[in-house]
Amino acid sequence: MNGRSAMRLARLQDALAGGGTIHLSEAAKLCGVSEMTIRRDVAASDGAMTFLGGHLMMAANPQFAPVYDLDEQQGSHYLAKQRLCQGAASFITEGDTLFIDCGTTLMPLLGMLGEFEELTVVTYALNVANAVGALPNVRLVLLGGLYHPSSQSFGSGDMYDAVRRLGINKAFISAAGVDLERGVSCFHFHEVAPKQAALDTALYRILVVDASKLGVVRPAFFAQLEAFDVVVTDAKAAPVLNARAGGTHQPPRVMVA
Amino acid sequence: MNGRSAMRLARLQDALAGGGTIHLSEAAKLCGVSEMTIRRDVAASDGAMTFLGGHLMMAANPQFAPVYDLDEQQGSHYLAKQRLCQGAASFITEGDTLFIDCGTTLMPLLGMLGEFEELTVVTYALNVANAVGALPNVRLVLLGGLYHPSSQSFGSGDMYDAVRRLGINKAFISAAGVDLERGVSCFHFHEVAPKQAALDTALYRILVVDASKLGVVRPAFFAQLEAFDVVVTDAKAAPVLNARAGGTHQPPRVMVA
DNA sequence: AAAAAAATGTTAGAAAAATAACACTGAGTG
DNA sequence: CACTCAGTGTTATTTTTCTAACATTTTTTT
Repeated sequence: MNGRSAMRLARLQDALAGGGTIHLSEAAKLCGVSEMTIRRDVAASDGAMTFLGGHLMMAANPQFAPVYDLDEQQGSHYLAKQRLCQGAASFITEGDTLFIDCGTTLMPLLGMLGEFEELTVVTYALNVANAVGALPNVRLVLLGGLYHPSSQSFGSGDMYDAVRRLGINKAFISAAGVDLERGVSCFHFHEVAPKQAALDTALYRILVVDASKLGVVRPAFFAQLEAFDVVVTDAKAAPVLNARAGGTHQPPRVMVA
Repeated sequence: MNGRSAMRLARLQDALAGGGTIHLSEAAKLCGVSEMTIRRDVAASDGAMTFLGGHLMMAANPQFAPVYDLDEQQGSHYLAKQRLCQGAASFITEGDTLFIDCGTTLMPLLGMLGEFEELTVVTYALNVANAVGALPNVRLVLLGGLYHPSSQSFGSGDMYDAVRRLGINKAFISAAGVDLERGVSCFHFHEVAPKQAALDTALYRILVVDASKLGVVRPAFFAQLEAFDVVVTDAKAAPVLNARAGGTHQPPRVMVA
């Protein structure tokens, strides 16, 4: 790679830094060279940019990452998630202020928000914010802080208070583990504060988990099962969750989606 | 469009709700139909999704929007911005904590951050956060709040205090208007608090503007020109800015990129 | 300035995607 | 039962993208 090639790559990379794509033909015009030269530049570079059907884009951008890979057989999981979210969505009513947790479980829910006139979504996850930010009918409140790439979410010391200051109708919480005795847990400790704040603030608390999380314990506990009003889950997990009874608190209603 | 077709479309749309793409072949497998049927579904739909080189994606996602259109001759503007940012980048040193303003002016700067070992970026703009979040060597602090789609940024009441709590080395500020007498201004009032906080907090304050902003006044003033240590600008604007002298405060140094 | 090397342009062919055409299926109907 | 027709699958054709080969131009070296 020579100097001019590097210059062109830098120019293109900067053009794409803010997101977006650029067609090969326009990249060529922009740099004043032939399309072939652009192809060669990109091919000889460090792989920061790639072509997708004649359009140049940042390779690292998670927006372009395939959402669904059959080889990893998330396929069966996906259908379940979509059905879970349909069940969860049935709790939403016009004008609600929703807290939406991080992770991938609740992603299908966001696609269902477009059918309402006006909603407000509170979240601390970047992927949720990007999806919601594109919806014209949904107001978005993002709780900021230090970014944690592992969960695509933000954490900060005053996250708890920040959530408490908001008027949240319904909290949609996901979890990495649900144990009847030990409680509900997730992977990352910075997720605990926002989840607990949402549970303490929201009028209605909805846990969305599939059967694969049942009996699993993860590093960070954030609540007992009784802290939720409803658990939206699948047919496989429902009987186990319903067996829970006779505690000091009212057990959550189990909804099979 | 029939019922089953609508079901498939909804399933795909939900799969893409959280951002990302899905290849035609995998979309076909996911829905259990042939690729041709998926094509027909999408073609007959409302245009919410499109194909780009065999990959299905949300059409509305700005991440997929062409960044650069020769017909609108942003080309000349773009080169200027890139050179401005190169000048601005020369102030960055290893380990810095940078405040990066919203807007498009500073976007090319983000592509130049990859060359450092370790940096921290503070921002209140979603597009900046997405670009920085993809950089493994840069820690990201996003200042949250209510999302303003017009500037792709967040605003909140305690934005000023939130910025003041951070140790910011260098603040890179953009502006929509610079007037020698009236001061520096932007379009949106919610941008004032974070900009002022960054100016009050940072050790070194860098204004990045091109000549087109000179003599322009926008609704929201946020600082006098003297609040900056350096103005990075182009050759056309430099002489006008240098004419400014003899005020009560030290005028900023003018750097021509 | 001539030769060599590198960079870029042009063209041709292979691969993939987009489109069109036609064939199959299965539910409903006279 | 034969017929229709919407829905879908299959195959063929066109278009576009990708890759390779070779020609031309520019830069560097001797």
